[in-house]
Amino acid sequence: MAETNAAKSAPSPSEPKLSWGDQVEDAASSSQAELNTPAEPKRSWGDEVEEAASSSEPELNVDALAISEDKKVNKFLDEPEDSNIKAVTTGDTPYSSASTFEDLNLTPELLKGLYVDMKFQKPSKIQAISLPMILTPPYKNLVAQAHNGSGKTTCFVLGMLSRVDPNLKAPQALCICPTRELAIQNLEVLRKMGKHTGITSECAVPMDSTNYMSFGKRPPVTAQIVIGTPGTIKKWMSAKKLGISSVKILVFDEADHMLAEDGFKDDSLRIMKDIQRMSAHCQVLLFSATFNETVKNFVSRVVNDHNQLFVKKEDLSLESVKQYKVNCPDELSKVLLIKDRIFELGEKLGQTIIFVRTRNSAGMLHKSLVELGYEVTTIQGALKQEDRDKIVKEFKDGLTQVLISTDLLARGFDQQQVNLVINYDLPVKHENHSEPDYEVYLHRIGRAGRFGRKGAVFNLLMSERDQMLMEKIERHFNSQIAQVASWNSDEDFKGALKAAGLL
DNA sequence: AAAAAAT
Repeated sequence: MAETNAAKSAPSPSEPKLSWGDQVEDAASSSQAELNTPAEPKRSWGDEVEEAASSSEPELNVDALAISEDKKVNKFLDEPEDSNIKAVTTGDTPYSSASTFEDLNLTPELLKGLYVDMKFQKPSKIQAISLPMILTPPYKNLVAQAHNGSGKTTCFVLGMLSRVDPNLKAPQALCICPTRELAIQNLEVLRKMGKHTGITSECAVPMDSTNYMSFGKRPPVTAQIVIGTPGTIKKWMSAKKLGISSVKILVFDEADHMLAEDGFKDDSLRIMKDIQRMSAHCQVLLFSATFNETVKNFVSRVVNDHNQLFVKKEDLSLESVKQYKVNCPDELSKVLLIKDRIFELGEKLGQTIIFVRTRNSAGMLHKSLVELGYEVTTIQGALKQEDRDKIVKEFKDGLTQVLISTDLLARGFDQQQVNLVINYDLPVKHENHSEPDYEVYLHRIGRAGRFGRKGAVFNLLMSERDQMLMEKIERHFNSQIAQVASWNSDEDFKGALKAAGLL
C-alpha cells in the first residue's frame, strides 16, 4: 500500500466515516482492515458520481507514492498545527519531503526573500510535502488541504514565484481568491517573498474610486503574476486585457469555496477552462483548510490526474485554540458580555474579531457598542472599497483592537495578533438555518491561533436552536467544547482565558 | 431572512 501517513497518525480501525483517502484506496483495492467492512456500502451520496469518475478517469496508481519516511519527515512531528497530513500521489513521479528550503533548488534571490524578508527558517510540514510536488516536473495538479495558519499561502506563492520565467514579460501565474481582502493580502506576501527576484505582479480586484482608470484606456497586463478576484479576472480576460496564453500555473485559494455551488463555481470553471484551452499543460493548484465531501468529489472530476494532500475532519480543529460556549439569556446579554468581558479582559490580550451573520447585524452591534462608549470598527461587503481597505489596514497596523465582521473575513485573513474570536452568531447554512456551516465555523476559529499561537473562541448561544447547532458542530468535529458557566462572571472568563493559555 | 464578486 503506497499511501503514507506522513506523520504519526495512528490508524483508526473503528473510524466509521468515509474520508477523503478512502475513495482513492477503493480504486487501488486497498487491503486495509478498516475498508473491508463487508456490509457497509460506504457511500452516502449516490453512485452516479462514482460511475462517472471511474469511467472517465484513469485509475489512480498509488504505488509510486514516495513521501520518504526518514528522519527528514520526523523533524516535523512535533508541530501540532500540521500533524496528520496524508499524501496520495498518482503516476510514477517520486517525491521526497523537503526538510530545508535549499532542498527545493530555489534561486538565491528567492531564498533571500524567505530567510531575510519572511524570516522563515525551515518549511512547515505542508510546505515540506507540497512544494516538491508543485516544483517537480511534470508539474502535476495538486489538491491540498492543510490546517488553518499552517502556511498554505507560502506553498502556492513560492510555487508561482519559482515557476515563472523572469525573462518572459507576460502573465504566467494566476491566483484566484474569494475576496478582495484576501487577494490583496496574498499579493503582499508574494511581493515581500519575491522582493529580490524582479518578478512583476498585479492585483486584479475592483478598483476603488480614487484609483479609477477608464477600463478601455487600460493597457494590457504585462505583470508576470496576477492575483485577484473572479469577477475582475474574468472581465480582464474577456476584454483581452489579460493574456492567458503563457499561463502555466493557476492557483485557487480557498478552493473548496471557489468550486462550491453557492460559491464561485461557475466563474472558476470558466476561468479554468479558458486557460486550459489556451495552454493545455497549465498546472492547477487547489488549496484550502476545508473540503467537504461534495466539493471533494467534484474536485476529483474537474482536476484530472492530481496529487492530493488531505486531513481528516476530526483532526482539523487547532489544538492551540481553545473553544468555549456561553449561554446568553438574550440579545442584550450578548452585547454586555462583549462590553464587560471582551473589552475589559480580552483587549489586553491582543486583537479580537467578532463574527456576525448579516451585514445588518454587524451594523446594529457596532452601533450598540459605540453607544456604550467603546471603540470598535466593522467590515462588511457593502462598504465602499476604500473604506474596507482602510479598516483592514488600521486593524493590521494594530490601531484598532476589536473588529466586527461578516464572513467576509472568515477565510484566509491572517493577522497574528488575533487571539480571540467571538461567534456572536453561529455560522449556518444559507438554505437551512438549522444546519451549521461546518466549513465556515472552522475557518472562523482559524483566524485565531495563526501558526501555532494560542487562542480562544467564544460561541455565544442564545436559543434552543443555537444549542442544537453547537451540538452538531461538536459531533461533526468530534470535539467537546467547554462551557463557560455564567455569561456575566468575570471569574469564569478569566478561568477560560487562563485555560487557553492567554492569561 | 447570506456573504462574497461584479454586471
